[in-house]
Amino acid sequence: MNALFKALDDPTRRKIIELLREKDLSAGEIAEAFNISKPSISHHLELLKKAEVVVAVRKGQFIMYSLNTTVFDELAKWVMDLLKKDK
Amino acid sequence: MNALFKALDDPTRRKIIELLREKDLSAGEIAEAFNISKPSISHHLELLKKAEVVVAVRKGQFIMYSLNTTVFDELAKWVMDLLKKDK
DNA sequence: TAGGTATTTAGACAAATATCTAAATACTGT
DNA sequence: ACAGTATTTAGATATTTGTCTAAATACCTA
Repeated sequence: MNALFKALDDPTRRKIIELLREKDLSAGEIAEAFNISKPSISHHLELLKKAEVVVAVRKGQFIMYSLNTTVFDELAKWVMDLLKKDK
Repeated sequence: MNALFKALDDPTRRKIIELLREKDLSAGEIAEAFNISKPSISHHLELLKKAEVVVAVRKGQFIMYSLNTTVFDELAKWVMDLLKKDK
């Protein structure tokens, strides 16, 4: 969970997540959505990967990124537990 | 949401949240749960307050902290939207 | 109002983070 | 095997963050 919360604590990474919610994208396509250098985006993708928020698969010349929503199930559970009225 | 994600990106602050889930506590009581100086805890509480995760009310000599779960509703919504299958 | 307890503010410092440019790696097609 | 495209790795730098100690503020009680 630590890595997940770290991954979510950045507007760029949250925007990447929202982009990937629409459809899978290559690293280059993701980078085009930002005014940030490709290496920086690559770094953000690395953190998202470490947190298991995204999965990277090479497709020939490209590396395609997609969301792994599994990890959000855990987050949803964490939040729901907090919201439960009875201790 | 930015402040909320920042607030959640720290193990100490997440533990504070879980302590406050059990019952309201004074700043001192919270500090006792950690091997961290009181000023540091005070700083964490400040961030949690900024994120509207906690509410502070002075009760005489003490300042009592309690959770404001409202902000987690928003987070739950954010997570649920991500998990929605369609689009 | 003086002394004690609770908490925060101020200021310093080390570690972590986001960003950049330059270079390295991996693949494609001729 | 070479030239081009896609992406990451390396190394540097400025900013942010978590922590500390010392001092300030706020309240209580005698």
